[in-house]
Amino acid sequence: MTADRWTDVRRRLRSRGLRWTPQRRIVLEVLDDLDGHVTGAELVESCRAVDPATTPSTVYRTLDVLEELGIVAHSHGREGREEYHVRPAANHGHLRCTACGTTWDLSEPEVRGLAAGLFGRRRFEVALEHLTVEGRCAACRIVDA
Amino acid sequence: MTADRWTDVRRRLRSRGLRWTPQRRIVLEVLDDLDGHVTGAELVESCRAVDPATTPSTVYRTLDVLEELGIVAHSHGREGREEYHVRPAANHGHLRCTACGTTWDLSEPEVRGLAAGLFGRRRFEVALEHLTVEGRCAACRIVDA
DNA sequence: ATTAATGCAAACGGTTTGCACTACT
DNA sequence: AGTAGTGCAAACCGTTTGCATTAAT
Repeated sequence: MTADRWTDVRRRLRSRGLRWTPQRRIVLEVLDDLDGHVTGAELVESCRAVDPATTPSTVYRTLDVLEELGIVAHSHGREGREEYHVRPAANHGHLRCTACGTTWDLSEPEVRGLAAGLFGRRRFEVALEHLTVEGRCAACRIVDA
Repeated sequence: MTADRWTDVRRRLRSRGLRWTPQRRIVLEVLDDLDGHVTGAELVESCRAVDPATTPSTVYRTLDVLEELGIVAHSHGREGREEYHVRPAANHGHLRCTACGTTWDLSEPEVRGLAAGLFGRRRFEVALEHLTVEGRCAACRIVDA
């Protein structure tokens, strides 16, 4: 059990000659807390709550490097904007209700049929981490009659 | 067989007290020619080829009204940008190769399994017209070894 | 004649960039 | 000491808005 959740990240940065800075730590911690589905602008906002001096450029640049290292990933969010999240052990897609905006994770088994079909018929390899399925959730279907 | 492909659109606009203008006609014709998957900015560009006087505001406002009438629809495109297309008779999703950018239509039967599963398990109703599945196509999978 | 639609120019919001300065290593 | 990273301010791009003018009905 390590004292710091991010020691591994720090090591990966260093091994590439990159650096572990307070700003990067804040971005990563905030992003992790938010538990995914956050746009760049929202992340800037949330980071300011922790450190009011947070700058957009730093946040976006941090997202870039962390994404390059595979620590952060993005998926397609509402209004066609990118949404970032700390990359989980297993890839997953997203299910979003267009009415209430709630999102759920979509696990590999749930998409296996679709992926298998597309691969079989078209030799197309689905990128689960970029899959966002939109529609209306159970609750909203009831509300809207 | 009508002389003009858009007489019906014209009628639908008029019935709501809206108007059929040369600009709207250009937007619709160009959008139809481009056969879907066009961002707003690209559409402005293409319209300028037909009429150099084309203005962004007019194009975007036209997309809004035509979408409200159900004549135009948008889906999630590359870089998380919205892509517009003239709405076809049958709803369809999209399949995009992230490597070469090519997109294919995804018909209802191809997604039926996924939709049925999500509805059965989660009572979630998939909006096919907003579904974009990303991944790598057969050709790009071969190229990348 | 009425009023919807246009064109312009300006504003907007999110993101990116150049550059001098700071600070991790 | 060396160089990656920061912060600022300005640029950028796609999109939206207010307003006076034009034109479809």
